[in-house]
Amino acid sequence: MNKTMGTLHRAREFAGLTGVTVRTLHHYDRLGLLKPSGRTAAGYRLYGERDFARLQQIATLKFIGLPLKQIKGLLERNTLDLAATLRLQREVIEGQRRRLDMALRAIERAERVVATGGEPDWEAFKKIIEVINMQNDMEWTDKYYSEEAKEKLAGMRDRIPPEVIEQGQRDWAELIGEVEAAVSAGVDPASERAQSLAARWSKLIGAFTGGDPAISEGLNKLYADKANWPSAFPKPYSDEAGAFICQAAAAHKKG
Amino acid sequence: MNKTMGTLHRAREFAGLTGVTVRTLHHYDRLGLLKPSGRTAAGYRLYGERDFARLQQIATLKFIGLPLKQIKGLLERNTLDLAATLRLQREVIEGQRRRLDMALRAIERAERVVATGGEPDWEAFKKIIEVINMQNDMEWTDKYYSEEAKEKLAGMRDRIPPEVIEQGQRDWAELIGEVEAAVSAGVDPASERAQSLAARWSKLIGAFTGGDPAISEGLNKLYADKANWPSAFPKPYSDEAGAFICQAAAAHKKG
DNA sequence: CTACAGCCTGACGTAACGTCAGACTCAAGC
DNA sequence: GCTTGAGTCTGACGTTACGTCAGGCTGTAG
Repeated sequence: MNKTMGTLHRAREFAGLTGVTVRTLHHYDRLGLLKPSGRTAAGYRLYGERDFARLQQIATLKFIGLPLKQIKGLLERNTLDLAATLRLQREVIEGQRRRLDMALRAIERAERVVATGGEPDWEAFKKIIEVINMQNDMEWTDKYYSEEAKEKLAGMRDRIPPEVIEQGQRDWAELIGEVEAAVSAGVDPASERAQSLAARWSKLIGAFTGGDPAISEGLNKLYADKANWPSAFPKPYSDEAGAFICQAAAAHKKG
Repeated sequence: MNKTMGTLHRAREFAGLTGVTVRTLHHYDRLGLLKPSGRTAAGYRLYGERDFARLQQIATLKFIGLPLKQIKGLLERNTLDLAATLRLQREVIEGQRRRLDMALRAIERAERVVATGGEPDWEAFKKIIEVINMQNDMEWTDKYYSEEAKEKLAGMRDRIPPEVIEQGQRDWAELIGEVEAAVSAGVDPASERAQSLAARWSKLIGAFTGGDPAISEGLNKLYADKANWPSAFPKPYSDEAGAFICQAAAAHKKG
């Protein structure tokens, strides 16, 4: 009658296979976040492969800093398939890795300064702490997007869960920050550094339109309206940054 | 009278400079973990550069998963200078990055399997979750090192704080795991992969002897006694793995 | 002189489990 | 057939690292 085929595992066993604790499984069960596929007559939890896939998704979403409560709602409304989960995981981990690379560069800068006996570079140190803390900010969107703008995204809301969108916004914030820095540093749009930024830019767009023309259209509509946004409303990136990326992309095509 | 020179900052300001919250500063103050260099007559906290350096160290040690309580004791007994802090930070972050790289490889493996419609690869998935959780294990040493072995390390205890040693043990565990895997996979000791492992091996040794001959001697003493360890006592790595690294190092010298 | 932003000290709240306690299950051994 | 030990269950309270008020000073800009 039931579709739960394949081997079923008891709590301890499943925990060992997935690298979490039994208590965590209990916890997720009570929260309704991960209910085991079955139970024995005696009430022992039995976990199957479907539970395994779900645990993967939970781990990923937890990694990007979402609280379990939100993860629950998210997975209720929107079950990702395995391929999408893996894509999301790669996205997230690559972002994390870039953050660590930035921290390493900041540390190296700081080390050079220390080695030459110079003054402490507060900016570099701050960057290190920021990366090291790496707490779930998530306030980026709340801060920068008013209700007004959120309404415009409503059309997309039905397709992509908002939490994932917000995570994307954080990725954007990070990338935009680097681009703005490159612009004010006078980096050549044809340079390798600029090319790398442009590549990430288009990749992020691709990740969030996901090949879906409807979403792509929604994005275009939103950004086409950029000129009409209230002036008090902070723009996500400067016109210079936008121009920079366009030039970099153009240079790429030429080269 | 006092040595606290340079600019002093009030809580909010200092928090902004370092990327933490005011509440965090209060918290650390109450714990005695980071007492501000001074106070105004009205009781306002004033933070200077010394506090900044200390906050750096706290952030680093927190990053490797130590609870604040242990960090406190650690910093009381053993204040690292800025250069050492930075070296430790780089060590730690590089380790983290390697872990992310492993996760990426695992994800790519999983993606290939999924793309070809194969069976889910439990091992790859487990690795992903492990890396993603990345919780403070720290039980590695407790599990693998009996009191007997710990006594032998007593001579080193006076020089390097035990928490840092334990973190090193975790790094070792990670590296050893990879070496053992390479051995059982029949990897050629002269291959690039083996060379990379050998390089990390010697680097880890360097990091923990730190150029200090006394520590180096302590290590030698401990491992020279490896043959005499009780047989029930699990060895940190197999003789095959040790031989593998020796061969790889030898191949490196020849090449 | 009065706002009002910023600081203080408790004190309670929270997230994601850890850690018992007390009772049940079950395959193995005597 | 009974015990034993490893594993499981459900509460329920503990813990870490803060978040979030509440109630009350401070200090400076208008």
